[in-house]
Amino acid sequence: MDDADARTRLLDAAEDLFYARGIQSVGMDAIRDASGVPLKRLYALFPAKEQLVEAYLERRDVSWRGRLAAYVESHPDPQQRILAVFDWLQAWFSEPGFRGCAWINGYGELGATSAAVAAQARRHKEAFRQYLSGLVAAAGMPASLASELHLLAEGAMVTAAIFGTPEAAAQARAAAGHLLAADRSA
Amino acid sequence: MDDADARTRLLDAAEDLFYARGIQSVGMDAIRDASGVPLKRLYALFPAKEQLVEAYLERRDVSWRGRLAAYVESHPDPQQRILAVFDWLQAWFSEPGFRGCAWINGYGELGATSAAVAAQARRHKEAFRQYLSGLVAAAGMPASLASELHLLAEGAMVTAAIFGTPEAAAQARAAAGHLLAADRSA
DNA sequence: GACAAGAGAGAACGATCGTTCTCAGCCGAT
DNA sequence: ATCGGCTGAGAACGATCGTTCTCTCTTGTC
Repeated sequence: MDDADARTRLLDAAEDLFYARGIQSVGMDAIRDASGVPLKRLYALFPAKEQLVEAYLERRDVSWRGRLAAYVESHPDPQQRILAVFDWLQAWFSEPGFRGCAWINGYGELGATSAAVAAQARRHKEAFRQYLSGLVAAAGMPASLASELHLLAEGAMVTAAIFGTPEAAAQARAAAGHLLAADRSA
Repeated sequence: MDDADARTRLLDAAEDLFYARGIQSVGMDAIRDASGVPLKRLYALFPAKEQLVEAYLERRDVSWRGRLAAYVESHPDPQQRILAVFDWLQAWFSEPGFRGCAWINGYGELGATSAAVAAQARRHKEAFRQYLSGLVAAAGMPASLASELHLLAEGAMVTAAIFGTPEAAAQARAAAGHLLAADRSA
């Protein structure tokens, strides 16, 4: 097992555990047990827990946005792409183990005490909003629509997490459809 | 200082500290220092931290929804009342020390490990949604609008918290206006 | 085969925190 | 005035956790 392997196994374990239980309630021993990487090696690769947390959020940001984009881009029509965002959310909310947005949860848990976590949440949400802006622009809709769609998506994530059901995605999709229609006729 | 006084001072301190720093990063010693109530008395009134947390969320639920309702009900027109919800959010987001929704943050921090906190979040959000349903019904709008407005409001809370600016409230208000217009013409 | 170097397993350390205990002082009752 | 019980201040306890250390075993080299 070389360093790259160990890194991957650590990040896999960190993602599973931090996402499922929250960051503060997962100890480094649990990361070691789940990854099979000894503490000494863990601390050689990530000199402190905060750096493991940052790496976890960074890697998840790339994969989360990548999976979203892959799904959305399988739809050719620009307006359908916008609605596809909410279809993808519904599929995500329906996955076993779904427990909300890692950045929203992380912000709630550590936003006040860890500037790094707060900054990661801001970056991730800004990137998501930018992505929506691109979809909106490609569909020839006014820029203000992007922020409104973004709020619907964030609201759906929070609501699906707290209620434990995916139905918020369909409601957000319906609302998005109304906003699209309203802006098209404007 | 009788028990009722001590209770109030403890809950005041708990609310200030838990909201500002998160629940897990506030120790019982900090509650004692901020409230002036000795640990012995604290534990006589709240036998464990979790019960103080529950009481904090419960009291805040009453006051949060009360303040919202008081503002909304100062508007006579049923449709204006719906939009007033978002005006109130904007004012709330602009308060110094605003750090998002206590239940969303609490869910992110403890939703996975404390069933009590998860249940409080569900109850609070359900009550908020019910309140919006009442406003929507009073305005003669279709029931599905309430869920959509709810998602906008939740999204605004999260976004305002993470970005640290209140502008999400105005965006949500604009989106709500579009949804009202769309449903009125339907 | 001997040995240096590194790695793994897990103990140990130091800090924090929820909770309980000690002890000195105070207050009301007799 | 005395005594019993309650209260407050803070020490103490026990558990947890991030981080480091120890010790043993392996492994590659001469």
